Amino acid sequence: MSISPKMALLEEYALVARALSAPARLMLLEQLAQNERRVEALAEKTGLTVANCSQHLQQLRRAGLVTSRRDGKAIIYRLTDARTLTLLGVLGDVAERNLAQVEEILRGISNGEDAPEPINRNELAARLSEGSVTVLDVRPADEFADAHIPGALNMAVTELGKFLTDLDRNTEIVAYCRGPYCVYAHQAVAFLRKNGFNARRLDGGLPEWREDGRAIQATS
Amino acid sequence: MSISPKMALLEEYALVARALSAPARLMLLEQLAQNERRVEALAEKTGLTVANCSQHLQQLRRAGLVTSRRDGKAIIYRLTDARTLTLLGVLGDVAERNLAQVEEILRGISNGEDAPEPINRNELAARLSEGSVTVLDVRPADEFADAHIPGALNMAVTELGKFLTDLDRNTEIVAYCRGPYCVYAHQAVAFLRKNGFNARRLDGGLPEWREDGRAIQATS
DNA sequence: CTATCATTCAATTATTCGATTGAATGATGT
DNA sequence: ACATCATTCAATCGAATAATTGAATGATAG
Repeated sequence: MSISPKMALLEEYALVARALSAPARLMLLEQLAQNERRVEALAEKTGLTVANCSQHLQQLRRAGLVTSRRDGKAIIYRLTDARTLTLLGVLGDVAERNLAQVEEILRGISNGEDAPEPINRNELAARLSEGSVTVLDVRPADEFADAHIPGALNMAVTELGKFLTDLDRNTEIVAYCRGPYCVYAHQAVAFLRKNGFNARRLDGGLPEWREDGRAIQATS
Repeated sequence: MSISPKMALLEEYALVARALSAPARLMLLEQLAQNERRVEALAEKTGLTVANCSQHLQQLRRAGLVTSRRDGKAIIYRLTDARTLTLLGVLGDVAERNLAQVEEILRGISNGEDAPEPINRNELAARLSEGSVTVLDVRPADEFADAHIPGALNMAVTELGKFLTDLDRNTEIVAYCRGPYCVYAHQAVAFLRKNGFNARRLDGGLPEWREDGRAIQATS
């Protein structure tokens, strides 16, 4: 209690940053950006044990990044507000632009091919309304069911090969996934281009699209 | 090398966050937001030993947040780009709005009085051009000399009491300091208001003002 | 009121991080 | 070419953190 207010403040800011400093917690936040979820579901999605998952979630809560409520027997966690999403986005932005390692990893996913620039969300919205584009949601089916861009097709990236014949080669394809930390869209675009499709990524994933205030769709 | 690209990417993002997770490094970044500096100067400003300071700086560099160059015998560090500043701002934003602790600390600085809303930079620029406001830079003199808002008076917050008689009681005072992590402006406003002045904080400090593309001034 | 079950707590271990010290580096400027 | 000096490296210690296990909690549903 006798430390200066200046140091006390810095400790608080550092606490928020520390909450973001473990890959496991970034995974959790990525999941929560898709949709609110219960602890058990998060544990399953991320491959963590339930107890470990719970501890990470509490660190995120202490940092003010997520909040929780009870629903029946389950505790449902969700992102506190849009600021959490903004913070994740800016963090990713810094990492992507300033760390050579990140570029290298992404190039590895594309097998060394240069991927085209991603399309931004405004442009996609315009193209969607004129029907000149195929939108591909490459997340797992359950996340697609929770919420997706209206009119999108769902083909989990792991099973993309099976559905290639369903895709129109003459229409540009825009693939999206969970957001800036997710590699699914990168992988999908690389795979599609190798197979002769004209494919690009969307800049941002479903959370960012929703945060823009655009309509989303759920499978009832 | 055999880990998945997904985990590799998350590790990189976590690395950036971890760089922000120590109060000492946040202090360093706050200093570097004022101006580029050599290691020795940073050590002195932050109270760290030179060796310790150097190590923290290297962590920041690994995270891509700062870069360095040589100038004569000295190594000069600076923020990599404006994204670092953005990241710091958003981090502070999340902490300020979601952590009750932070509010409490800030209230402590204001002695429980409610501080008025800060003025935003656009508004200050307008008020400045019509001369209807006194702008007060409450940072130490050396930082003021490096760069300050044109027309600002410099009164380090620690010595504000000595200069009260120099201030016009009939003009609104706007105080600013290093930025969102700095408590000087909070302290100055609390002190001035207790002494009957009409004072407010500026939203953001000198780095944010400069980043807006506005003119700054240096003491030659 | 009680049994159930999702979640959290507590305790342990292995790992990582931060500060400190003193020595080493290496580009500069003479 | 050499001496200088700001910076970095290396090694150490103490503290903090992450994952794991099993037990405890506590609100709900019957």
